[in-house]
Amino acid sequence: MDNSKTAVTRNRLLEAAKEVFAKAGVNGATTKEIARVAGVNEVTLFRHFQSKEQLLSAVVQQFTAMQAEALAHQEEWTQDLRDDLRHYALLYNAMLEEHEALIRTFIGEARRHPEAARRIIYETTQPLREKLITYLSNSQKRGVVRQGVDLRAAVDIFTGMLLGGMLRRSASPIPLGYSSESYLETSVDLFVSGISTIKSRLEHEEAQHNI
Amino acid sequence: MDNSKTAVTRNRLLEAAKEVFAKAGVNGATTKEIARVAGVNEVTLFRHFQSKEQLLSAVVQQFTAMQAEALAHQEEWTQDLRDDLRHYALLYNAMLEEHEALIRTFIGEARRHPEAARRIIYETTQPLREKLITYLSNSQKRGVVRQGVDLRAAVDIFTGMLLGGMLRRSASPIPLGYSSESYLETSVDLFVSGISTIKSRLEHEEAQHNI
DNA sequence: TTCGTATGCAAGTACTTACTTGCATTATAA
DNA sequence: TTATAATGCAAGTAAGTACTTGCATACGAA
Repeated sequence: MDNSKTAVTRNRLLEAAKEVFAKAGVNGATTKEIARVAGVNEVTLFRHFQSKEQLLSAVVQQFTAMQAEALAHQEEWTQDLRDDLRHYALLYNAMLEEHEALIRTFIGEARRHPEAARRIIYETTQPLREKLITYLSNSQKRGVVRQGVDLRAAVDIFTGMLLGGMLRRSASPIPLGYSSESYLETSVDLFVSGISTIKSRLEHEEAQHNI
Repeated sequence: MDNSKTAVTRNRLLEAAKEVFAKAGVNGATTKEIARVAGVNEVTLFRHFQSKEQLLSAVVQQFTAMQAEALAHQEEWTQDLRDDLRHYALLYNAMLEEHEALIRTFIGEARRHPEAARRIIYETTQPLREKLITYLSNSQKRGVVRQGVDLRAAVDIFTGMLLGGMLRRSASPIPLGYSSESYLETSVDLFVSGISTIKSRLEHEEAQHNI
């Protein structure tokens, strides 16, 4: 009973809230509109969530759980640094673009809802983040990644590039002078070249030359 | 007459609006609060700006003008790629941190106010951006920056790293595993190493070794 | 001094918002 | 069938919101 009826309504409300918060922002979102999108009466919303604020934190909870789940299944490393990071970049960028509007809302609301911001930044990306750090650390031991680089910072720099690119791209319909693909490819290229040992950079350029 | 009296009040209103928009977001900001912060009557606000929306666009206008001005005076290139980019990074990062709250507001509002977003992204950074592209292009001719890199994308990637870092840092009071300084230094290091020719990377490492 | 302009103040308008109450209806489980 | 729980519906409350109007006051320029 807790399943079918109640849970369905609750999930519809959560989905609708996510959508309306993304479109209108936290302040701009109204419980009336959320209920309308969910296809339920506004009163029902308040029977499920005691306030708009609590609805927001439920949305955050569900979103972080979903994203952590979605990003957790990244296990296949080819041990080719460039390929692996490109794969990671594509995955991460797709996630950013899919949830662009909601991410914007949360960035804007971060100071007013620091706990929500913390959860979104950490709980969603932490597992994958740790894996990447371990991966780079191993690459360091293999002599592919150079010494003396703060790997924790490096990983966040990598994702920061992608986030920054998404924010610029989607903010305005103005030509940036490069394509979205070029931004991604250049991000991977610069990062890999920058973090590699000279030896492995030389090997890469040689391989490129032989093609 | 257009100067002293009216202009002073207008500027106080613009400053107050900037502050309140930054703190409360566009939707959360009330004309009553803006007037209070400015120290004028709410009616006076509407005598200067016909609507809250127009006040917002005036704030955007003033902000872009100020920032473009502040960032325009970057002329001294030492021709050492690393030093120059570090200098640029510090300048840009200081600007990001100073206006963190307002930047968050605008990022969150970008879809609802695309024209404002466009102006902030473009008009504030365009001049410096072009200068950096020219600079990197010259470095390319000098053999310091390698060929085959999309320089326009590269410049935005560089600023994207810094923006991403600021957004992560200030969103939450949680330890990231590295310091703000390390993030900046690693950003510069990775970018410079990544965009340099192998030759100039070798020279740099040699110089480091001799210290 | 006089005149025009900028501002303050009190009140009001029309609308929206989060949230509540009471009761009727439906569906489900025992 | 009957009791229980979830939902819909109509209405309402209390507070806030952007924005307006009318009038009084102060101040600077001519």
